[in-house]
Amino acid sequence: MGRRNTHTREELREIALQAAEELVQAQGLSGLSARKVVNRIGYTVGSLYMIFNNIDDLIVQMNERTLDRLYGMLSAAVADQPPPATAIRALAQAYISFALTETQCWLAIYQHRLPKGEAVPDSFTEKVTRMFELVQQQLTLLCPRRRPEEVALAARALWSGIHGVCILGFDQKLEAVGGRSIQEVTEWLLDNYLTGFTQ
Amino acid sequence: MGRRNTHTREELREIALQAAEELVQAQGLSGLSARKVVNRIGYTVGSLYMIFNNIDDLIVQMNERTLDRLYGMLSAAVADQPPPATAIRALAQAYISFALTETQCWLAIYQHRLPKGEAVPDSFTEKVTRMFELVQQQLTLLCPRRRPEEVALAARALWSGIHGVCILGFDQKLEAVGGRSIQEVTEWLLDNYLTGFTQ
DNA sequence: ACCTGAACACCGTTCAAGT
DNA sequence: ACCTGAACACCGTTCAAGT
Repeated sequence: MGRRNTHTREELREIALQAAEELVQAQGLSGLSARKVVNRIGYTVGSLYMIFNNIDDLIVQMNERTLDRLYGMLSAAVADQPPPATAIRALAQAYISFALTETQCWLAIYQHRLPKGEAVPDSFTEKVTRMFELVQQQLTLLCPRRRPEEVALAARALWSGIHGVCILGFDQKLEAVGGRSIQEVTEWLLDNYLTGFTQ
Repeated sequence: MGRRNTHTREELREIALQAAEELVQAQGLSGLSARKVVNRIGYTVGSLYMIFNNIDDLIVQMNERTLDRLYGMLSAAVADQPPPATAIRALAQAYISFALTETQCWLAIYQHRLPKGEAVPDSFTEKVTRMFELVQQQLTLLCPRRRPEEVALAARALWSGIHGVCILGFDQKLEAVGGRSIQEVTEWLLDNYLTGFTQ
């Protein structure tokens, strides 16, 4: 056995991450395993450790790809430079829309937890920051005279709020009594928050 | 072997759930396993299935106990019937305070996902609803003339927002750049949202 | 009736051995 | 250098066998 060389390291990484995404989208993060991934791409389990340090490393890299796709959606939503109040709503709706279409991959970002003491790589943090700045930019345009720290705080509160609506909206355990859609709840949160903020 | 009868069924359930909570608080939900639980209480793994249908059942029952403690904290925070605007802030701070002191048990409520197709028992849903109504009550007092559906929507948006701040605040992966505390971000969200809502 | 412990099908990870 | 597959220490779950 050994030595097939049908794929380069980079190709192997690519097809492994693709297989992982398919598994997660079909069965959720808990349906992912090293053995299932290699089974899907025609390798044996040992070969996965040529490419990834461990299964957490694979998941983090998969999540970074999800963040890339999410960032693409968000930046496309404000590419035509609408007025900031419109842009903020467009960002929120794009976030929801991504969560609705790529639910399991989106959930995996928040479900996955590194072992205690381990931190996510810098590349991951940068992708989060980049996404966050998209919101901050629009809030700065909306209120150009506010202090940057205030805008940063406002962006964090707002984005956390939208995320909270999404995450609870998808959690059937916590599905509130009234059957309002995630979009409606988000619109409501945004309207009241922005009214308060811009006042 | 067999037949020790040192504990009643109910006692066994109690010490198993206690052991589970200790394990989760020490090592997080992923540090929980059936074998670790029984090891801690001096039984063997098979005996766990006399009491619980499976490990998910055990986790759901553990989470219900966490919801009970959380409800206790929240209702205590508004027991002296402060004015509604104060009460809402007190509820938010009590939620944060619970998340800060019982972080791992609180997180377990949201981390745990039943296998596809399975639903949480009614007793669980009731505990969530009961907690939710605490917020709704205060919003009703704050705006007695609004329609009930509007208040329900407002409560859901608000509570989702507060939860979002908490959950992202604890996720070091997404820890925003500016080092604001969860309390500060929540206060900010609340202030702006309530300003918009009561206007 | 209660409880054990072996058995089964999984898991992540390592590593000697093969090409 | 690349890849395998057995090995190890874990998992959840079942169930015949013991008291």
